[in-house]
Amino acid sequence: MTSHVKDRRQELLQAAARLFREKGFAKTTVRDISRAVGLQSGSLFHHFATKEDILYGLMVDVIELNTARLQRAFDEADSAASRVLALIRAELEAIHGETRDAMTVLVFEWRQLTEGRREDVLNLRDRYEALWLRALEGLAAEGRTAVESFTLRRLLVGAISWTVNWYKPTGSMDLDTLAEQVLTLALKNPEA
Amino acid sequence: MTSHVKDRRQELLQAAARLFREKGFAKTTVRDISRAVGLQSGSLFHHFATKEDILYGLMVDVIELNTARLQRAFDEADSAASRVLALIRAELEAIHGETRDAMTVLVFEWRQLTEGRREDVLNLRDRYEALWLRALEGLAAEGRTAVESFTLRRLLVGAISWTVNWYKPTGSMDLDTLAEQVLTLALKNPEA
Amino acid sequence: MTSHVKDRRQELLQAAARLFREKGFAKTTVRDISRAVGLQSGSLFHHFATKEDILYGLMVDVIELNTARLQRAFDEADSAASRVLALIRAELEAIHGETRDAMTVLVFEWRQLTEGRREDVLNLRDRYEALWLRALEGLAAEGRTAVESFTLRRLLVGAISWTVNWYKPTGSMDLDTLAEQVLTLALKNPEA
Amino acid sequence: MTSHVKDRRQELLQAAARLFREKGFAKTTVRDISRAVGLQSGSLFHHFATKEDILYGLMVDVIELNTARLQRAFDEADSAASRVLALIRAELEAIHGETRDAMTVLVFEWRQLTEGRREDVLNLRDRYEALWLRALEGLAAEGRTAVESFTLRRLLVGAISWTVNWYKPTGSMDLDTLAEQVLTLALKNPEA
DNA sequence: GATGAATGAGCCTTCATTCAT
DNA sequence: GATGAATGAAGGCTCATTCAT
Repeated sequence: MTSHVKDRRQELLQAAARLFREKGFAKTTVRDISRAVGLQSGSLFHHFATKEDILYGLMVDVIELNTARLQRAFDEADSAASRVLALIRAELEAIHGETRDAMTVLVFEWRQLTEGRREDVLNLRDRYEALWLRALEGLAAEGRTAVESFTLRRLLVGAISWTVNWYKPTGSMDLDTLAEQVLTLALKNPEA
Repeated sequence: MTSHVKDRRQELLQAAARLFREKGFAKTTVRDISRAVGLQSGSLFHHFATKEDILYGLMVDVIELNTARLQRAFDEADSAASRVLALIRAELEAIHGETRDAMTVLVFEWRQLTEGRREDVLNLRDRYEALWLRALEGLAAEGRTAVESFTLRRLLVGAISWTVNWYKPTGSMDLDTLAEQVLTLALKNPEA
Repeated sequence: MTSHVKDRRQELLQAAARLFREKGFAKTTVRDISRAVGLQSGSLFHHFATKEDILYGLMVDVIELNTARLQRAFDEADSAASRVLALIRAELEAIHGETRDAMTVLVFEWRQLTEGRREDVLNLRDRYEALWLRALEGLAAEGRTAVESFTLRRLLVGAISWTVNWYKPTGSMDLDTLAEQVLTLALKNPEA
Repeated sequence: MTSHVKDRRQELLQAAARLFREKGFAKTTVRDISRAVGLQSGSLFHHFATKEDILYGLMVDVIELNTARLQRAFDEADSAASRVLALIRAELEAIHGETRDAMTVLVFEWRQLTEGRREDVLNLRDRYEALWLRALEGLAAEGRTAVESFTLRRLLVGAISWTVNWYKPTGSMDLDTLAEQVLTLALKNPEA
């Protein structure tokens, strides 16, 4: 694949992500996406066979990108608590940083995928979630969590994902502070 | 308004809520909804002027119903902690009990509303959220929360709403236990 | 089904048959058909779910109509030769009379049907062909055919169907004369 | 024109003939044809300016090829009856032998040509049909046909062309036998 | 209130054809 | 001659909404 082809693909995926986040998958037309990158409607066909393929493509890309990011955060930490904090921070960054559009879409438009695709995405998230579970169990082993790890992760992913609905990185609270607040929720006795 | 008219309206709203949750607002057709209550497609428009009105109608109803429920939970509690627990429990019940369909729709299809309607819904939630804030501040006054109340509420609403994606009331954890786990997140020192 | 609904269906089927014959199934658009009966493009949907359904519908109708006609011709004849002549005549009438459009379409656009539909049509033709075979075997029993009945029928159906490509009922040869010529082909010794 | 250029042209024509027969002209895409000979879609247009040109090209080729074949059959025969038999045999071979794909397409997709092209094809067939007419009139001169030659030819071409729909050369009847059966139809008194 | 045929705008997708490389 | 991305006009179909009955 030559690089300008990859570029066009990335360009489309990014434009689509933004539109899907702003208007929703259903209300975004193929023409909207084409126009956003300066193509005619039919030309999308060379890059993605269907509109759903675009949705799927951006979900896969963002999961893979952020799994790698999470893995890095996991590897670089030197204590159980700092590891969990790093994961929280990484996830918040995914949601509010460069991959924000795609992450939002992943959360809100996941149901638009057809059955099979839905499972594929779920499977891709497994490695991602496995990292989280290991990190939380490290904290649990130190007796610092008050909730069982699996449940804790589910509650945390909710709290973190939901920030998309209210948190503005440009506001008074920076991302590091927010990450610490979330960590506080996870810890049994935060001040200890 | 005679009562059988109200019934028909309720019937439509419930059928729509179920369909919107299962298939999403965009993929649910007016015909789907009509068929679900034994009407022909055109007849639905004697009850709701537009498809969006149905979405809006069920959101308003479910917010009002649950605000009343929340108010009751608030009033009946006799301590700050038991009050927060009661609110958590009430919100979880809204999400997993009889109003489950409408609540899920409220969370996931909120963006489908047009601008003005979106604000209306937001305003309706104000009273609801005010109750929450008072309850959390009661707990904060006792020095038992580790996170500032507004942020805490936002994180909790995320954690609670997200349960729609993973929690099954028929599974091994009952709703009371789940509510306690959520409370644990909110408390600074759960064992105290 | 009220009668004006049936009428609209018939109207559509006839308009479609004419267009399919003139332009071919593939080159006829749903909009062409709608316009021909004074409808907007989307309104076809109330009568036929897909364009193929129209094709299938008219084929089924024309087969059933002509099977009944063939049966009548079969029943009314009083000798083996006159029976075969009557069938030839009936088939020519189907091709050049009122059902001409649909018959032509049946012959030339049969391949446009999807697999399953193709079989359905074939099955419908069975009863029709069974009549033919019985009639030809009546003639064979009298020793008046020179070719085995099954093969004879296949050759005759070709000769008859092909008339669509050259015979004009308004020309110098009338349908009865043409029918006799075809019978001549089938007979071993025409003058006997 | 160098010979490998001619080869590429032939290759395309044959691939197209097969596809047109199998799927129909309308449902065969330019990409299908290109792919079948290992070209990319755009490259096909170095060989044929339009998709219709391909259809026209293969029709012209097959007519010319078979006219030559018919001429040979005509020339080699030594009696009126054997001449007609030879023509039948030659036409059946065209339909069931190597030129089968193109012949089938000639019969079934003739209407897909634009007006002018349709006439051109008709004109090409004139020489072909003239041979047939002379042969049949030879037989008529001997008093052995029961139907006037022009009509007879039209009926025979139908019977023969239609074999494409039912006759399998690999079945129990070989091509010679089939040819004889067809001749039987044409003769007034076959046993004579 | 109910019906359901009709509307008509719009959607996703297809595909013959062009053209810069 | 070959490539393949791009074009752009259609095409089949969907569906919220209207309205005469």
